[in-house]
Parts: sequence; C-alpha cells; structure tokens
Amino acid sequence: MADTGTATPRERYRAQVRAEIKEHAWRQIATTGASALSLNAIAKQMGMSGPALYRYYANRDELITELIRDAYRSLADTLRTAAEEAAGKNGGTSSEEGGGLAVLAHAVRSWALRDPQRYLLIYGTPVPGYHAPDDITAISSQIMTLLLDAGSATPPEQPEQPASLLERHLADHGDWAAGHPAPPAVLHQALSFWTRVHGVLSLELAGHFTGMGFDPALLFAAEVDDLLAR
Amino acid sequence: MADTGTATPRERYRAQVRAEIKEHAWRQIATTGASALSLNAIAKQMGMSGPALYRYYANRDELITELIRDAYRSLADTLRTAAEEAAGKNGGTSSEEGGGLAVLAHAVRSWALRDPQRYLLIYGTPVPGYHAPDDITAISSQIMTLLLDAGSATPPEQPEQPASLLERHLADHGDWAAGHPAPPAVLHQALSFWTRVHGVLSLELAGHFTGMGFDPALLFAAEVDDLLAR
DNA sequence: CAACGTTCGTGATAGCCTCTAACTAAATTT
DNA sequence: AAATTTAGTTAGAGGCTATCACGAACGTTG
Repeated sequence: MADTGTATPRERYRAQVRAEIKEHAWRQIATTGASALSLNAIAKQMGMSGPALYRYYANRDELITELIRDAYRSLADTLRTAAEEAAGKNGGTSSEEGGGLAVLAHAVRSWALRDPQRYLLIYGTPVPGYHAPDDITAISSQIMTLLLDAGSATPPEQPEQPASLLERHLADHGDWAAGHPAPPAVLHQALSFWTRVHGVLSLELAGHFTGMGFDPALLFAAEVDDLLAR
Repeated sequence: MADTGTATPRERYRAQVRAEIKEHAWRQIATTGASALSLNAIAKQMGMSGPALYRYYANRDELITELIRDAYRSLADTLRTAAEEAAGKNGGTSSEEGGGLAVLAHAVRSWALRDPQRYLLIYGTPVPGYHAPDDITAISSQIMTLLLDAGSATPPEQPEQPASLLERHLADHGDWAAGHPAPPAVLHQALSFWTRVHGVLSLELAGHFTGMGFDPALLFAAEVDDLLAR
C-alpha cells in the first residue's frame, strides 16, 4: 500500500509511520466507531505525545478521509477480483442466471460483515459538513462501472418488458454511468442492486434485525434473487 | 407532547424547560447532525450555564434517547394516520393495487425528507455502545405491525407462488411479528418494504445520489412498485 | 406568617478532546 | 563542518462531558 521500496529513507520512514497510524485508527474504529476516533489516543498507543501526530496528518478529517479512501479501494478491489473470478469460471456463457451480479452481491456482503465499521464508514450516516474529494468519487464510480459490466453481461431476464417510468427517465439522465454504453434497463438494475444490497446490509449492520430471530442472509439472498429474476 | 395541563407548577415548569431543551437540540441536530450535539451549546443558547442542563437530563445519552423516542413516535403516528386515511378513502376495497403499502411508502419518504437528520437518528449509523431501551423497540414493533396490516389488507398479487426459501424460513422464525397472524408471504413483503424503502432513502439522504443527475423519487417509486407487483 | 426541605442555577474543577506555537534534537543536505 | 530541513517535545488555548459544593428561589407545612 505505501510505496516503501523507493525514495529516500526519510520518506520511507514517514510512509511507515503513516501506515502505522492508520492501523491503530482501524483498530479503534472497529470497536468504537468512526465518530469516536481520537488522534490523541492513537498517539499515546504509539508511545508518542499527542501533537506529534499532526506531522503526519494535518487534522482528524484528513486521517478519516484517508481511511475512507482505503475502504473504497478495498471494496473496489474485492468486487473487481470477484467479477474476474466469476467471468473466468463460466467463460462467458452464464450457466447460472445473472451470475455476475449475484457473485458481486455476495462479495459485498462478506466484505461488509468482515468489518462492519469499514462499510459504515463509506455508506453510513455522513458528517453534515464533510465533502469527499474528487478521487474518492472516482473510485466509487469504478464500483458503479463494475455493476454495469456485470449487468450488461447478463441482461435482465424478462424480454420485451415495456420501459418503466424510471427507465425512460434514465435514458435522458444516465450521464452518471461514466460513458458506459448500458441500456436504461441495465442502469435501473444497477441502481436497484445498490439500494437493495445497502438496504438489507445497513439495517443488519446497524443491529435492527437483532432479536427478530430470522436469518438476514436469507432476506439478503431473496432481495438479490428478486432483482435478477425480474 | 409535554403534559402541561396537570400536576404542580414546578412539574409544569420542569416539563416546559425539558421541551425547550429538546427544541434547541432538534435545531442543532438538523444542521450539525446528532454526533455533534452539544449540551453546553444548548445551555448557552438558553441563557444558562452548562451544568444547569444536567438538572433536566442526566447526560447526553439520555437526551439523545429522548429524541430518538420522539422521532419513532412521530414516524409511527405519521404512518398510522396515513394508513387510516388510505383505508377510509377506498373504504376497504382497494381500487389501486397494494394501495396501503404504497401510501405508507410515500408517507415514510416525505417524513424523512422533511427532516433528514431525524430519519438518520433512527435508522442511521448507531453508536457501537448504545442500546435502545425497551419502550423504543416497542414503538418500532408498532411500525412493523402497521406494515403487516397494510400488507394483509392487500396480499401479494401473484397467486399460488411457491413459498421461497426465505418464506419457509419465516414460517418458523416469524415470532418477531408480535403475534400478528400474517402468512409468511406477508412477513416477507413487510421486510422487503422496510429494506427497500430504507435502501433508497438512506443513500439519498446521505447524498450518494447527488451529482448523478437522476430523480431519486422515481427510483424510490420503482422499487416500491416492483415490490407490490411481485 | 415563619421555618423547613426541596429544587434550581451558579462557579470551580477534573479529565477528555483538537489543534497551534515555540523550542530542542536529530538527521539530511550542502 | 555548517546550514537546513524534519521529528519530536512541552505549554497552552478553547472546546466538550460531567461532578461537586454552594447560595438562592420556591413550595409546603406547622
């Protein structure tokens, strides 16, 4: 992650300390959540006094932004490799219905369950003032492209369905697809994929299903199945 | 909201100050979000010194819990009246398909858009340590009951659909429905309603659609329509 | 009415936090 | 070897939650 192979020893040291700070930050976030992240506590854990940390990150926001960036990158990488594996396995002919998107859905879920706070850092409640820098929105559009690719490989089942109100709207307002040549039905499918996956996942991670006694995995699968069988 | 009609004048004064504190809290939350809510700042806005506030709320958590309670109550009331109006209008015979749930979906969305932070206070990223008291989970199960009632009034369209894996699971693990006599298909529909509405809404409120150029209302409507036309 | 107990608000204080400033020590460059 | 850049320190301003001890207002009761 940090390019420790090149450049001056000073830069290598700096990169290593920055990485170590992030490690402590992730550990702290995993237990207390991002809102309670404390630069002071991280510094003490690393054996140095509070203000020293500001040599490496200008302020708390900059550290959190870096964490968000890494989280997005990790999710994008996870989905990319999942999509490649799925494409390699059945070599172009999809033996299972909409296999690409189903695999991606499962990949998102296991990635989120592995570290819930990392998922919530990206898709959870935002801090009202905060606005993500451009390179982060670029990564998030890479994720969207992966969804559109997977959706294009196996277009929606039901043929000749009349275009819905939303799809007619998307025909004119689909510029967000970064020039992806997907038809409105695929755009619609990608958006639904996103919102449904997030809908089940975020409620599950927030603990709204605990005590209800059913298995969230089955609800998740049902939502994805319904999307693919449309 | 505060019962100012009865009891001693001291209790009335106390209830009024508590209400005023909550008003300032809501105003603050609306702009800065719940995580940045400051008892100190509220006290200063009310012209009294910081510690005075602790006469009325034992700590920050207690105030936030009260706000969450009020938010849940407000949402439950909104949905209840929406359901009653919908039931009264077409007098039992549903002229429109699944009218009850569609009306409820619209009611949730407009309620959330009216005060996004109030929605996120309930369904947003939770504080890892926090656990809601029992009376709050009771209100949230009232909301679930409303969904189940609406879903029972107009059962899913497609007749004779074989029970899915999830629905067979819900037949055994549906005790969360508070003794509601709804069949598994209706339980499934209510859960999907919840997750889909939340999926679109939370991403919209978090600003993840801004800059994409399409109208979230149409995506929301499409998701709900798809649920009802299943 | 007067005495009493309860309740409200105050300032002081402890202990967190973010972040700035001034200064020392070490490492790198010239 | 000297000059410069960088890393770390302590001190401190200003914010926060929360507790404590005290005086002042209030309602109740003899």
